[in-house]
Amino acid sequence: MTTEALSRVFAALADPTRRDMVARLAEGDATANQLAEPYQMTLQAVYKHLRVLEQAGLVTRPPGPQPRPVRLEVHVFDLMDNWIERHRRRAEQRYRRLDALLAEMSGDEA
Amino acid sequence: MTTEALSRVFAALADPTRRDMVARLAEGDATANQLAEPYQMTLQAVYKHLRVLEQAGLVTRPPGPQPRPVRLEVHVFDLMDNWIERHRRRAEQRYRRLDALLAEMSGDEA
DNA sequence: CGGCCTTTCAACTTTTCGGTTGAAAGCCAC
DNA sequence: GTGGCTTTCAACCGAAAAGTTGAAAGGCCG
Repeated sequence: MTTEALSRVFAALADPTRRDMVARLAEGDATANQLAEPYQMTLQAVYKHLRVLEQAGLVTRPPGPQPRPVRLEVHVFDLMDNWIERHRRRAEQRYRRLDALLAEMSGDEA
Repeated sequence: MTTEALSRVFAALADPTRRDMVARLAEGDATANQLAEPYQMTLQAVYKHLRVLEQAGLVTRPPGPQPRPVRLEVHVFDLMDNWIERHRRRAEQRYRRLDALLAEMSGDEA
């Protein structure tokens, strides 16, 4: 279900800590420890956040040697983009139609 | 704080009912009753959702005669767009740099 | 193998969220 | 001004979220 995926992505980004993690991962991969460093919260809490981001598809953790890197998966942004742009466009179209209608009416008046 | 505003917008859109409301409002204004019609939930619950959308700035309810219309405020989408695009761009830049580096290295090899 | 670092599991607490019920205002029209 | 819509307020409930502690695996290197 796309709608559940969308809910998970939006919910994941609704948390400022997770948003900060994503922002930092946009600059480059990082280990869980590096990610945790700026926050004063347990390492376990950071892993929990990572699991949320992972299940939202925003992040992967490629297998390999022990301190596994966390990698941002940008293509998930497209999901949000699509949703946002679709409705933005629809609403703006409505505005344009309304403007046109108003213009026509004032033209008739003149 | 912009970060709180962002949290509120993302959190508001993390709920499928609220997302559906926004989608329908993109087609045109509606009253609370009209909005509530498709869902089997109390009218009060709908008003609660509207309050969340309102506090996220996604929706306004212009004053006037009693069945007050709910109006979508598209410009709030820009907030999300900015955030998303900024980090998407940064990550994609990284990818490009990485590609260039790899190309350079394989060029050195040849 | 042993030990250390990384990662996960589990249980518990506190808040927040989505929803309900019930009641109270507000406002509009007749 | 009373009656019927719309809107809000308040208290409550169950479930989920964010964080903690404590413990257990997993994996890597000397």
